[in-house]
Amino acid sequence: MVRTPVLNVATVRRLKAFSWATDRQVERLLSHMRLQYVEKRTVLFNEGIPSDSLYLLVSGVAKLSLRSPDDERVLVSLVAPGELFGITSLMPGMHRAFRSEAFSDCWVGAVRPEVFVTTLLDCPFAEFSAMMEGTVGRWFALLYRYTRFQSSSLRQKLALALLELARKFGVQDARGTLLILQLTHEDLADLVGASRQKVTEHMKELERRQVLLRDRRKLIVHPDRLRETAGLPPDEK
Amino acid sequence: MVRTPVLNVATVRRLKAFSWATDRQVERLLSHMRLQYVEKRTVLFNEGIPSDSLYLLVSGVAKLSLRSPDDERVLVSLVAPGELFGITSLMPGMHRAFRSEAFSDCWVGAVRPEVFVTTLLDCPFAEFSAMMEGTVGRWFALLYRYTRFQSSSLRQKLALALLELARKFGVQDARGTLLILQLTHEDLADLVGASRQKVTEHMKELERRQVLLRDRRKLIVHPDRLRETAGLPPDEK
DNA sequence: GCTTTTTTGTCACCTGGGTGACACATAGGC
DNA sequence: GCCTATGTGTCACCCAGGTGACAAAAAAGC
Repeated sequence: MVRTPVLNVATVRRLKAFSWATDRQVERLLSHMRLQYVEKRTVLFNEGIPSDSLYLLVSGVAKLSLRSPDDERVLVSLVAPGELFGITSLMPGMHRAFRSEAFSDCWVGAVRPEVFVTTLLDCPFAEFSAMMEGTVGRWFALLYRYTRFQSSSLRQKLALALLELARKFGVQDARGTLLILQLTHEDLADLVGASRQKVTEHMKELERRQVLLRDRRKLIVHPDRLRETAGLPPDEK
Repeated sequence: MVRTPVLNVATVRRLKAFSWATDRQVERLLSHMRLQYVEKRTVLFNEGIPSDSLYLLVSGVAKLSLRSPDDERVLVSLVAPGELFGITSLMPGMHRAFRSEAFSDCWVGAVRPEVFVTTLLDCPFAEFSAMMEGTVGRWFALLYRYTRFQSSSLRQKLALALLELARKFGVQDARGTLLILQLTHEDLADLVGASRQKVTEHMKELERRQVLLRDRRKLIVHPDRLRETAGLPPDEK
């Protein structure tokens, strides 16, 4: 049988969590926290589901991972006791980006993000959350791209990068999405971490396959086909 | 001659920046914003310097990049008009993680992060900033690792990953830093995006070079030597 | 303790992508 | 419009790291 750990202010301080908060705030927060035991290899949440809880790892080790299109697993991070995870819940309407499972047997505390924010910061959750999206949202998008890069071929990385550029710099055009940017192959190479030559080869190939086309030095891409080349599920977002 | 753009509430709305803020808040923020013109290729800030401004890209394209140890350049992201960048300034005492330069001629608005937070969120900057560090700080650390991965050999990636693990799970030991974790080579492989076999080979090599050693299935690492293998400057952090 | 399963170590072989080199095309500068 | 610098296309060659296969060692079950 497993003994339930005591979760009080002293424990939280020892874990070095919420070091900036007052004892009173921590107490208040703890009163809203549901403590749960998670057995090794159990999945706490999966990628893609709505995220409505924020977690504090009390003991054990948790794991954040993702499955790439070709079913390779990417281990994004191992979470140590005292760390918060499931942070997507702090951004509005966000879904889980990674899967979380217990790497060893764990004790985990869960709170609703609204409670977390209003208790520790005393400002409306909606505002805080919009602020997060507008600021660190980009970090998050980058992290997402880089974790996907991990198990991708150069062609897939290129497609992924071009999709991101299309979202940021694309305008609708009769022939597809026009990127209002003067990009050299060398820029693209630096973006995906490859050599200029190979980028040239793959770009030619993508042109041949009609995934994109070039008008002088402007790119016109076809997002659907890019998604396909990148090995992403069709549409949405 | 370059015409200074008009930066008022309407412009901000068109840029789709701060969409969650009220007109009054935006106005107040703008009154504290210094608008500046940045010519193509000019560096706005460099990696490693203290970060005390938050930027709004008004027009043009900005670039976030980093130079890896072997002097390869990594293009982390291209910033579109309406985006905020220089976000490290929202975390306490943080230094710039990336270099920012103008990818094309740009107009950029700069604010002090304290003004930004207090104006748009009406909560003390110190609290907000501590909160950010405690929550999205991990995302940031991950992004940092992944951007470094971009131009690294497998050996360097392993060293980088082990350093991160040492920081999180390491306890001081007579022989070095003991990782209180049962990691298989396969876990490490998933973490750095490599094959199990090659990880085994490199781990053996690192043992031979006395960068780490093993006691049963526990790792004992030598952070200084890991930093060296990873191609990082000695010590600190 | 003995058996089964998981992990580690080490091959030989293959391949995606890096490198250097060079010709050709394009686009600014003036 | 000409000249120079910068970008593109395509080689041939090399190497880090992936793959599959299998034996040995260590852990976990019972």
